[in-house]
Amino acid sequence: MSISTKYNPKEVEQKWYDSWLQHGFFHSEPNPHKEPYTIVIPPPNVTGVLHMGHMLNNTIQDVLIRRARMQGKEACWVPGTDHASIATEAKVVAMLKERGISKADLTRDEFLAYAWEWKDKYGGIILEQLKKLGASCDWERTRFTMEDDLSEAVIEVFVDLYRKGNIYRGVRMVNWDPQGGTALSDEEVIPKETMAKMYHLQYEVVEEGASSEPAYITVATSRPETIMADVAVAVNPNDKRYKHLHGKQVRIPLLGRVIPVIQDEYVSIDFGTGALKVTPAHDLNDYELGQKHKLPTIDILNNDGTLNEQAQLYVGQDRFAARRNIVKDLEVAGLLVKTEEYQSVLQTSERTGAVIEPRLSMQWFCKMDELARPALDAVMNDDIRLYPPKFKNMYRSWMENIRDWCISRQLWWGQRIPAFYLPDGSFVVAPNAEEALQQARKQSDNNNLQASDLRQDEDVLDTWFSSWLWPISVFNGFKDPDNKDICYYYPTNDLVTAPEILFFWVARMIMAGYEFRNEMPFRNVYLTGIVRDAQGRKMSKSLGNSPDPLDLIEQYGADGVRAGMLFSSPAGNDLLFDEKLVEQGRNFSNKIWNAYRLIKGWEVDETLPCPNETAIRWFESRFNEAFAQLEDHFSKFRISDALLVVYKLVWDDFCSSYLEMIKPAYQQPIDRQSIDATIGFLENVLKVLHPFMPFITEEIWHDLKERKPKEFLIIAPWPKKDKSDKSLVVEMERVLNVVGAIRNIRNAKNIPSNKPLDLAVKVVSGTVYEPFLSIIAKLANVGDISFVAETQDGAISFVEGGDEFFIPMEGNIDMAAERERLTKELEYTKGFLVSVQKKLSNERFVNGAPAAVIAGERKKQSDAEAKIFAIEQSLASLQ
RNA sequence: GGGGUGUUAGCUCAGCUGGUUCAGAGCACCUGCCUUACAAGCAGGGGGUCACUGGUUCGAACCCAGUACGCCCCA
Repeated sequence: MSISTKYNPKEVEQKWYDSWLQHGFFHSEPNPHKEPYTIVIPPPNVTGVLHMGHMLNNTIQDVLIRRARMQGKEACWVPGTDHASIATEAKVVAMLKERGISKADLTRDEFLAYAWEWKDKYGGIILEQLKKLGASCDWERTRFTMEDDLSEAVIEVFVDLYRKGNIYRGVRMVNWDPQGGTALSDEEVIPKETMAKMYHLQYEVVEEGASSEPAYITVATSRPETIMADVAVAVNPNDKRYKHLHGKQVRIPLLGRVIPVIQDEYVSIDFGTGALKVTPAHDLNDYELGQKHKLPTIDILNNDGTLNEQAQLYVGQDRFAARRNIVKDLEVAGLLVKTEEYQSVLQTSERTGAVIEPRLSMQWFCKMDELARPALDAVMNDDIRLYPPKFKNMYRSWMENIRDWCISRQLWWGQRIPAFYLPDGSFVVAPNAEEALQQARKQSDNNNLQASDLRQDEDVLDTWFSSWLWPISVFNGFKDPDNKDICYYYPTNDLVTAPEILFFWVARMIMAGYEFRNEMPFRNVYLTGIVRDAQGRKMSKSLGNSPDPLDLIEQYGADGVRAGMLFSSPAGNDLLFDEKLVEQGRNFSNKIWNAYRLIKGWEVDETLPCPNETAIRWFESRFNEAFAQLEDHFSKFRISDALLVVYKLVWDDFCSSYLEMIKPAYQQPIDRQSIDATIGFLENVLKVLHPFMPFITEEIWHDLKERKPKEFLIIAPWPKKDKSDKSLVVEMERVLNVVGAIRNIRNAKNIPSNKPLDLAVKVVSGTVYEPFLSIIAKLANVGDISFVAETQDGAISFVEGGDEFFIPMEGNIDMAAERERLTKELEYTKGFLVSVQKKLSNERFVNGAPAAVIAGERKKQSDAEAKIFAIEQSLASLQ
């Protein structure tokens, strides 16, 4: 035989992927005779490259879609990417820099031309990488959130929501990057642990009458340069130290402006000095405090992080320079009581590294309360199911406390907000400039208004404002709401994504589904865990602890990597990735490969009778049993468990047991019935393996026999549930235990495996061993098997299922050791019997427990009694 | 600070309705094997006070309460 003993994935993966593509197996069209099964991919960032999280996520989607396809459903997996405003702009800016061009020198249109150039050249690499993994996406349906149809949908939705009163402009605290000159979303902000200084400043209390000695209150702050923006000092109403200050006023140091002392339970008594300066324009918590107490806001910062005229002092200085200077001046004025170091978290920009400035600015918002209601209900009443369900609670708490969604971004790459400002500062919202002009003329009552008088909002919409429409927009559900695709594929079936974006994306898709199509976007949401390294650290570029997925595929094969990822990834739990898992996956590929080599190598002798009927009947039952478990796991999205069932079926039952049972002696032929049955079993095994390991299974499928032109495993029918002979499975389990016991004795006594042993059986249980004798003989290398009525002398014995087994030892038995072993087992069994008897003599147990449980206990009792009797006899024979 | 969730073998985790197989799996580990499909393998083996303390129950890894520690989300 010339086939390699090692499976070589490189030779087969590209071949089969190309072949599947050529045959159009990934492509789907609405088919009224078939049930649709649809997944939309969580669109990766167009600038992205494949990382371990994508691998896990997309492997799971591929497993689901491949199984559905084999089940005969019209399986459609829609791929695509999102335009990722911020990340892409950063890439484009970097590209321009290399060419010596600055973004500031370009018009918006020029910049966008470069952005498209970048996207066409480098964008979407990740989709090509997914092909290496074996992802069976319908590539003809690939979408991109910035393409025309999807952009139109975004604008249409914006206008629609605006007209319904769900979109408004307002001032809000945003993460401002003074260096980048834009607001950032929370996800683009990186917290960094740093040592910061806490400054204790004295605010003079304003006394009514003329008092000789001024009183002070000490306020702790890490940002002394913001005192010019203070509008109050807050204390906890329960703080006894400050009771006398309630209703009083204090003076800001250096500046002298008078501000009130307010009371709020928000202030923690033991942090700092228990007195908090309130600066609504420059701190989110202070902002909320300010809103609550109806305080004004004073913004002392410019876009670039320098102080403006509002500050009155240090105007024009950078915030950090101003901090240094004011600390000096406070010290000189004797108002700085002390400075202490403390550990704090500094928010920095992912893009520029600059320290983020919480800052009030005018932004566009989408109202959430009405949109959220149906989306909350759908999940709470299980119309949409989350796997694992523990995320329901998290989902609820978020949806019940939802805040309005800031949807504007100060960027160019994205859908530009369709708001048009009139010369008088008012604005209209319209899908295009022409309609905007019509509306503007009406609104201003000025028919002379020209298009050139209108100025479109400079900002673009948050990328999520595109992604939340994804399950609808990929099927053109906005442009053409009754088209064949959307009617057939929507609602989609399963969504597979990471819990981190449960709110940003999943919840919003659900809202959009109900708002724009009156229907859920998907029925099930499978939430994967985060891929971490073996030490539990999140994989990141800066730590350098993430392996390159393509290297792994190169090294272990796509099938090995897929299996490895799934071995340890229960839904919703983080996956501690270890290359060992992938190695295990590769080893599994090899095991399958070698089982195939064995079968492939057999010569058939048509004249031979079949000696393997029991083995064949057993494996058939065993397969059906495992298949039922597999289906059960799939129905509950236990993908990892599903793989493990198949893994054990293949490795333990098929390879270690079944093939060993039927394997002819070396270079002997096999009979027709056995080979046919075995090939049938292998085909079934390949089918259930295929979703997990598509390449090797397709390869063996085709190598195994001549196939018709369209007879591919990828579209072969998924097995059907079938009966299994439960008692046969149980009996075989007992037989395999006997085999194990004999092997154990062989090992313990150092008897070489090629030396046949004899076996005597004293049947007590009534079990009929005859059909299994040849199996025992083969697997345990037993020569002569005899049935006896009496306990055998001069033999090593063991008990299985109440029956006694003896292996004659021709007198060289260590009597003492045997006695010790048997005595130990006897004692254990007696102890076990006592506990069972105790239970059975407890009246309340006998009255209270279900009949089946009691019957079980009685069986335990009689089994134990039989075993004790047998061991005692053996012991007696050793005297 | 609020909410969620977890703690089972050296590691990662199952254990689904409290009761057949209740203490499991995979990996790792130990012993012996290059036995003609596979050393990326074969055969066998050891290993756990189910975090702790109480309670409910005939019966608890499982239900309840508290404690300790961990993680996640929100602020």
